[in-house]
Amino acid sequence: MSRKRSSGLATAPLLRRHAPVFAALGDATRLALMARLCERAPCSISQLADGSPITRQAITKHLRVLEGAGLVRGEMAGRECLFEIEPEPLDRATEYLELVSQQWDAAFVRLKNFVEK
Amino acid sequence: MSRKRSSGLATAPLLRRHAPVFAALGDATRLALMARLCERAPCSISQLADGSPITRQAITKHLRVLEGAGLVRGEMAGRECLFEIEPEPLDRATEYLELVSQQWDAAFVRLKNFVEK
DNA sequence: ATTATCTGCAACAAAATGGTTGCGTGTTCC
DNA sequence: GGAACACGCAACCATTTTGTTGCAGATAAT
Repeated sequence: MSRKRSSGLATAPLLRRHAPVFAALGDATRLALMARLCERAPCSISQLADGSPITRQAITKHLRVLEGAGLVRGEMAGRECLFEIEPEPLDRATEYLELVSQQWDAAFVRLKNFVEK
Repeated sequence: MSRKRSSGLATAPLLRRHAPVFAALGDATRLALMARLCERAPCSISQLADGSPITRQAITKHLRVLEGAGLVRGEMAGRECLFEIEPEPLDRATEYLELVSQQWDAAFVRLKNFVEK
């Protein structure tokens, strides 16, 4: 049968796909931007920078990081740049986390059975 | 009624809880560690460092980061330190991502209705 | 036309990150 | 007891990240 023992969650392609997404989400400022963007649809950079303690340029950089991870998409509209959430990579990331969690649950059950044997 | 407009995904406590978890997952090496740990239950540091191109000390640092985010728990057993996945923060992170995604879907529908009105 | 906004670019500083090497200590095995 | 193994600690280095300031260009408003 030659069944694969591993479920292959640690393959290089998967890691390279998902790690940058998590890295982009792994900053309070950027996570806040995502949260704000998912509540009120397209927002300009200045709008997003408005209530913030940090500079507009810093916000811009964070937005570029999110955009680099594909989590967000910005489009020029006149003199302002409107940003929206891109839901797909978010869903992929969620799937991956669920997979890890399920995998661990299964391993845990196997371990428990082994110990209690 | 004074209904809250915002769903409150961007509150400081939520951000401070989840950002470190995503940050911990936001590195290919650490994500690989998580994947390996969810496949084969408790692993020592040396075991985890074995097939790796980087040093045992580097692996140790990464494990400490994961531990700091609560994603993993290490326990000394004799001369080796055995690590296990801690599933709870993983589930919390998944929930948060799902919430953001749902929130965005809802906002998107509202936006579409508004435009097509 | 002028002024006020919104953005981009570049240079820079400070701090965090990812990794190394070297050494010391406790534990297991023979 | 001695060798081999697994780990922790500390110093150190290179790179990336996070944030700043200053300035210039395009667009909108009056």
